[in-house]
Amino acid sequence: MHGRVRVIPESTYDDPLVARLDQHIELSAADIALLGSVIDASVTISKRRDVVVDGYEFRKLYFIKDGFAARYRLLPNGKRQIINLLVPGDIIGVPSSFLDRANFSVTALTEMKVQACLLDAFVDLCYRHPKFGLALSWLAVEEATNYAERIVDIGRRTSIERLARFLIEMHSRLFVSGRATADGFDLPFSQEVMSDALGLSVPHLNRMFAQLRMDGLISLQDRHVKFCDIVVIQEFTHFHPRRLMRIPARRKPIIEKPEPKRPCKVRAAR
Amino acid sequence: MHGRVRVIPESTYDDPLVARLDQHIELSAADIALLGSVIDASVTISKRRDVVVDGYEFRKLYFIKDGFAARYRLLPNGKRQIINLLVPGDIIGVPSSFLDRANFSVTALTEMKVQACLLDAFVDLCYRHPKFGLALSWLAVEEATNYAERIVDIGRRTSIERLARFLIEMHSRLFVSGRATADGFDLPFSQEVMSDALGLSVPHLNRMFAQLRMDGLISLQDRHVKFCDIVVIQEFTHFHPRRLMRIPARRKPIIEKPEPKRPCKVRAAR
DNA sequence: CGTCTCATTGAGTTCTGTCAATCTAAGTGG
DNA sequence: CCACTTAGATTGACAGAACTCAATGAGACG
Repeated sequence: MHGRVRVIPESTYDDPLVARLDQHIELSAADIALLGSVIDASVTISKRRDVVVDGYEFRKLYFIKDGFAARYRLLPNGKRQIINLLVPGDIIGVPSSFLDRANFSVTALTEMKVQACLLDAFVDLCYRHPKFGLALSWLAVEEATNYAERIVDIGRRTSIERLARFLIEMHSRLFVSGRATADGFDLPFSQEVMSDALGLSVPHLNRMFAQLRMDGLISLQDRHVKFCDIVVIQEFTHFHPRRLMRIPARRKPIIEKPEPKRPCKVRAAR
Repeated sequence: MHGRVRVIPESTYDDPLVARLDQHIELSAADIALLGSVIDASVTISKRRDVVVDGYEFRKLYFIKDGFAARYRLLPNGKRQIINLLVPGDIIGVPSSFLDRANFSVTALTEMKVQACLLDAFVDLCYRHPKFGLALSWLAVEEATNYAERIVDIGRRTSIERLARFLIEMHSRLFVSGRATADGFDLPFSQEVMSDALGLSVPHLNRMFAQLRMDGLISLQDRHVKFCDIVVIQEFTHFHPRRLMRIPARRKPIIEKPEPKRPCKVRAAR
């Protein structure tokens, strides 16, 4: 593909699972070994393949090493809404794997490479090592937070703001894994995909792209997005990313089981 | 208020935290006692009070015993998007408490009664008893799932479908805590609140209400919603709730540390 | 050289928001 | 008890946003 930029910084872990959890909690060498033990296999998924299918059970976690995917719902009227787009470092299986039957599908937009583990194996690990249960909570909270942002975007922002924010956000996400430069990146998605993510029609999305160019905010050439002035567009979109707190370390485990504590005051109330 | 129905079934726990976790995992008497020990206090919040404020740190979990709230974001242009509406049994603090600074506000739409605990205390409990870490994960996943449904609603459903689905969903949520009858319920929300939740304007929401009545799907009188035929409206909205799986029980804890396992195949790949 | 996917553009229509006015019920203070 | 205020629901007229349908390009690929 023309213009593809791919700068993998040396600091990036080769292991997407470890890299992701490392953002939330301290991981010792022993922890990393434990994580390795629950990883089942390295799997390659071909383009256009549905990894998770709405209505069917899925009980795995896939940590994306390479490639792109979309979590989506297909409606009876044929329309599609993409919940979110998945890039390297993201996880397939949260929240799908936690439901009796998945309520969304996940489809590979490109060929993908993932690390796979069984949900049961991960849950088992959480029982043995509570820090991983907390890490899982943090991952799920992160997912919820991202979805909430999308609700605000689609519900109350103009279509051009939505698109501009989408581009800024995608740039920031791709930059983390070295798939973007300081002021631009190659869009891995077609306009159809983006319009389904933003709740717009393809022609309208296209017009909004044209307008962003007209307004001198971006340039676009063969799917390569370049921000003319990244500060200007950040202000235009009111882009203020919020970060999750890190998981508090375990307090000194006082012998093993003190449990004297004060009684629950709540029962008395009411 | 006219027509208010309030039937609390005997099976409902008085303790919203226990009731909520019980949906996801087996709780022994000892577990329930543990939960009691992390509850700090029973708190009353007055109407219109902002419990969580966008941009400020919040590090608590509030389990709603009574009353209604809205999680929302206010945009620079003055528009408001409600992420979700909170009813008794819901939790304030997921995801807000997990961020450096909250990225949404939560406001009390009515006077509320909540059980409060500090996030640190709950995290500490998770370290000591891993099942609660898993329970926390499940709560966060549930939150993410609900948000995802809202994305689909706002992104790709017509305004009348959105409203109809909102009513059906709210009925089902209120029914759980005995705040609805088999075919109707009292709406605890103004049309302004509902329009901000559904990403519509107040006049348009009002027109959609009128149309639902015209179409003979609901009747509405002093905020009391009655479904003329609940099956018909369920089909109209394609309402198919999906449930979370229950958290798998711990497997027999094999001595303590076997960890022989096979080595991680992933490292080899690539 | 077809075929396919994807991007782009135009014309017309529908949906939905904005603005403004009216109406009702519920308080509130005198 | 009444005039006044306020919150919320309702309605109408109008403008603008966004969709649908349809056609045209442009590049990739076999």
